Amino acid sequence: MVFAVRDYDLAATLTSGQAFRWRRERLGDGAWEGVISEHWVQLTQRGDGIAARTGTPVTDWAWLRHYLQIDMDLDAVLLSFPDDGPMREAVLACRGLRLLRQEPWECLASFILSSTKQIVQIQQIIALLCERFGKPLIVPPGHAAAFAFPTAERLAACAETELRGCKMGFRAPNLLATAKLLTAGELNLESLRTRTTAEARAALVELPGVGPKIADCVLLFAYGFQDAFPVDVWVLKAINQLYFPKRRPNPRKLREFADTHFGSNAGYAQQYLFHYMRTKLGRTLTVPRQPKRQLSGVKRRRAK
DNA sequence: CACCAGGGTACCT
DNA sequence: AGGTACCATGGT
Repeated sequence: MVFAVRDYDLAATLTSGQAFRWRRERLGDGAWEGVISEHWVQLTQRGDGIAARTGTPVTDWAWLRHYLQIDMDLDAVLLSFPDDGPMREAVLACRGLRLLRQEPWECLASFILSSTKQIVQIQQIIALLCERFGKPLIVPPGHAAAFAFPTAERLAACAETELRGCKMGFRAPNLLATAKLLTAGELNLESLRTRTTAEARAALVELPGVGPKIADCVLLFAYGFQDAFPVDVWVLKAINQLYFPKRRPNPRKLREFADTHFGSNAGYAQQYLFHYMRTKLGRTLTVPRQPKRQLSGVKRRRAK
């Protein structure tokens, strides 16, 4: 199957810290392999769009069009961004970056595991979790084994030590407690689809290990609430350095700026700022930290 | 080694 | 209301 689409940078989209299960088959312009629901999926960037292949035969591809947001009008979104220097730079630098539309439970669980973790580590934790507690999937010969994301019911049945065994550390009790609440029916994730952004956010932050940032990630990446604007350390850095180079606003002012300045697709703008800062600017704009004063005559030891 | 990572929470003024 | 230590683990 080939989805005809332009301005879709698969590599940028799949590595931009919104989904954590995509791996390149080989270096360079190799295909991407991942899992969506109970499908093993291989995606390849082509000049005319995106080629897709699945582990089992598929006749109706609507679920994958939806996940990839093939029919989304990217130009309209980009035009809705504020016309300022930082956004122009980010859009130029991240041409073809998209937002996916993921499943709420996987997205929620993934971001509970994301707190103060680097993206590569989040990927590793989730891979372990899926290997150990996810349903094995049908994979074409010659490809690595693949597993569905474990259900909330399955994780709710885990012991905390089993989850800690997946290297998630202090996040284990949060994931476990949230899995148990959802399994018990305390919250129905599907019911949030028809709520307002504020209502859905209020429901999500009731869950253990879910604060404003993680809630906004789920609102944006799973439900498509375009006004959700996750502020993590990178976005904070981007806003401070690109918009407030002199005086940094306090958290309340910064939140107000985030919620008013970026327009109706603020969440999309946020993803451009995040990816731009993380991949293009990196540490080059970070303020050099004060070097620790050395005690006179004592050299810091380099060896460990 | 020192610092940091797509934070949240409990506990302090 | 607004700051801070702590949580566990691995990358850079």
